[in-house]
Amino acid sequence: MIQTNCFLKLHEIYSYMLALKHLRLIEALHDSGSITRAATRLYLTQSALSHQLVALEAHYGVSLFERARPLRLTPAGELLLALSREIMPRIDAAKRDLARLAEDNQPGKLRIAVECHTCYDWLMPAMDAYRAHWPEVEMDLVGGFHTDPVMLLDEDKADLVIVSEIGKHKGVVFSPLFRYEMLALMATAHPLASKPCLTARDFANDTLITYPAPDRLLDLVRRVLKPAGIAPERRQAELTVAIVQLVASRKGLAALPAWAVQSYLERGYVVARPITKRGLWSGLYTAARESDAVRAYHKDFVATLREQAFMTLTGIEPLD
Amino acid sequence: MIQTNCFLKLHEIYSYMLALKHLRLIEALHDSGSITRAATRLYLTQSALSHQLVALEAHYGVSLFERARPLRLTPAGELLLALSREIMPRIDAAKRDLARLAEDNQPGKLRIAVECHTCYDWLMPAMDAYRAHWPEVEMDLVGGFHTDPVMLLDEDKADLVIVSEIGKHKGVVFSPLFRYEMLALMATAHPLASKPCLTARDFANDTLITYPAPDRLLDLVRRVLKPAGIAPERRQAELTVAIVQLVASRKGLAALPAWAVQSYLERGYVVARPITKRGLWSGLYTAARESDAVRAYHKDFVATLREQAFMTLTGIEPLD
DNA sequence: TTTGTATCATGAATCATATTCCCGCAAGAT
DNA sequence: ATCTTGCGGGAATATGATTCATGATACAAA
Repeated sequence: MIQTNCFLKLHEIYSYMLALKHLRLIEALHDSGSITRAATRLYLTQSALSHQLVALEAHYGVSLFERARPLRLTPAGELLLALSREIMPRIDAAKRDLARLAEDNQPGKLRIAVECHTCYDWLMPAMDAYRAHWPEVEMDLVGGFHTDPVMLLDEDKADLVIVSEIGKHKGVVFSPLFRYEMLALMATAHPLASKPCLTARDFANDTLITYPAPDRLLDLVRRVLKPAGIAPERRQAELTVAIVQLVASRKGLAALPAWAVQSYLERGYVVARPITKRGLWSGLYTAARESDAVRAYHKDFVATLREQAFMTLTGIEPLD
Repeated sequence: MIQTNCFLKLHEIYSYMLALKHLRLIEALHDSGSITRAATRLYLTQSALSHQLVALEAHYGVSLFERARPLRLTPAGELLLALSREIMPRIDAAKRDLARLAEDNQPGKLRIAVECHTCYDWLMPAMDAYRAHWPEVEMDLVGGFHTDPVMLLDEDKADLVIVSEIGKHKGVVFSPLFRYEMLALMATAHPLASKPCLTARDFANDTLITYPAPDRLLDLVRRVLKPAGIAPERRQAELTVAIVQLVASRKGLAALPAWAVQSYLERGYVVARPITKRGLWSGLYTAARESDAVRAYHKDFVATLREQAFMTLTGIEPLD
């Protein structure tokens, strides 16, 4: 027998059935177009978001989006999306202000070192976006190739370096950015273009064109050619566009990140093929001194980096 | 031995360490001037808010308010207060819109009945505040005295009644508004004014001036005089101001809510004394049909009622 | 000074809720 | 058909928020 409570529970009015996480959820859902993708973006599982959604929808008795592809928000969903777009920037700004107050306005410093020039492609828009939120943080780029860029942290010559591998350095913390596929580049009429994917052997009889970097940093060499005992003729070029030009001129093959050559492929300058059947995937990480990494301006930079990368680049995947 | 994690936890960026509850907390703290009072206002314990506060302060490494009376917010606290003032109205509005969408825009109806005329004092500002948020809800006042106003609900002549006692009616739910003290009113030079408080006996030799209501609704009669077997001479007046005028003119004594006579006391028209040593406290509740009470527009009205009462009236206490 | 009252802080226990894990189902894609 | 992928939902787990019980502190009154 159900005993109907004779009291109206007023504290429900203050219940947080509509919470900030719900707004982020709607926004991620709208931006990414699927619960699963929204989940990885929010560092949660698909199931978690599914539960959040049904709870929210049940509480207000409305459906928020149509379960069909392409995913479309209902009017109620649009309402929350608009709310989120309006409010979240204010919340985030307040968090930054709070962090600034807490650290007594002592400004941060970000001297950034990159292992490979290609990274500038997405680093620039990210730095621009970041500058808008943290104008007082002094940003600088540390130029040149470095044998071990993580050392730059110890030597206090850089505050954040972008690396392709995580190591175990004392006092240094890493953060995954994204993973991407290395594609083999060849001239449009190249005989290998008929193969769906290339193997180590395919590189044996052609010149390999690379950045001027030690083999340790060239994923193709380190993870594919060297294990197979294949050492093709080599040639170096500083800039991505130069490498692509050499490949198009039939001077040899190259292996570059998919996102770096996307535009050249679209214009048909060269063709690209996966390396090995499953593809050659690499990752990018940030590394920083732990003492810096805990600070808000720093975390926010890494987050911006990730966010901007996913917005700017195509064909990259979440990492870790 | 502590193993320092070599990864930067990025999902902390999306952590809800700054949540809506924190904004409500700051606002309640600022408005009420003490953690304890803020707690009752938010239907939580003092301890809960204290924990929330230290967690928030620890997370950002700032203090939010000075632990001294009068309570004063620090710059960080002011920051959050400003954020709250800006954002919470938008959140609340969105909740209402969501509720409207869910109920397919079928507008609500609020025919309100009150047991005692005095209630209009705080009912009016509350209704005004509510109208701004729910313009489509048709509000009406059900006039006249009623022997059992809860019956008006069954008879579908009212949708919400304000009563001084909760009963057990099928399909009717109650919600506590606030409790208040009934004060004995007397002329400034009245001999009883020398006593710190009045007892039942003190009413025996004077005329008692009341509203034209059945004894059942007059707390002084029902809970003090009748149990003591004291039945003074009686006289009635419709309006609070008229009762006060009669008392000032030495026509007798009266018992009225503290908040109803506050302004007259300040101007020295009459004097007031507690009734019995611990004072005579009464409560006010809303009653409504359960089917109505679950709907958002209705809950919101009750919440507004409470809120406005605490903002408008002095000397009232949370109830239940 | 003492006593009482009110407020806040704090640790432990409890309770509530959010998230994950795991599986089934349905809808394309192969 | 047979995979693959994404979603929903139950049960278990992890995380967290709230309360309870208590002690410390400040202030007012005795």
